[in-house]
Amino acid sequence: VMILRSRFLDARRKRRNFSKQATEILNEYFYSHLSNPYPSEEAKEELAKKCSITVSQVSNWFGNKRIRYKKNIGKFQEEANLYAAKTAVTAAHAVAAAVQNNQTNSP
Amino acid sequence: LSEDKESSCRSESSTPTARTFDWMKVKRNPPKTAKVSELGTGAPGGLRTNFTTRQLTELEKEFHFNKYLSRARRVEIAATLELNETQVKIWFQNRRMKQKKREREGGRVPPVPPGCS
DNA sequence: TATGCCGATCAATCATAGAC
DNA sequence: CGTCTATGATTGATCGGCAT
Repeated sequence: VMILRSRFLDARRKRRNFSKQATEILNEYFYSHLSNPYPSEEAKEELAKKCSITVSQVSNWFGNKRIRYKKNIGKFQEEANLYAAKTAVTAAHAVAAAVQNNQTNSP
Repeated sequence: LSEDKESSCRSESSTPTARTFDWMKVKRNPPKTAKVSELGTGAPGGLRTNFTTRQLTELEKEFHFNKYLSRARRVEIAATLELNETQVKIWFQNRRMKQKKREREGGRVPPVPPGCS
């Protein structure tokens, strides 16, 4: 028995889930870049700031997300569609705002 | 600033998402550690070796002395801890990255958790 | 051409938070 | 409260690129 697996009781591994908002931001980026979910260092820093977490945590999140996503794509289908729709709505709003702004400024 | 280039996918039935991109197909070659020479007992190479506390303690001690290893020292340590030179080399490699990571985001908000307010 | 290192990532696993 | 799942972190090892 290797009950001696005592990992020194990693005091730091007192994990705390990220806020729902942070997860929202991360998932939005992930699914809107599903063809290549590898944020650059700059993108990671930006995400870290928006999510109020560290760059390493952003890296961990994407690392885990990528591995778990490809491990069982079907399990994330619903989530993928959810964020795809959200992104579409956001884009639509942006276009609508742009159009309105254009009409307002070009009489 | 142009990315997204469908690298390879076929099935496109219901939604615009759910396509299989190359990054999802990436497969790493299994670890080549533990030569297939000492078989006999069936040494299944391709397993993530679990370092013992003794090995980790020794490696850590050596790291504090030298961040980088000389060939000679590496051979010595590998023999003492019963590890490959490659494993020792990689351990130091990873250890240096870990060190750098800690220095980079070390001073974070430590004084706050207690009690609070 | 071979070897070491870096930076990023993978992949398996640990330990806990949360769902039921 | 105990069991099962979701998830953040850790880490031995791989991959591509660069240097010697």
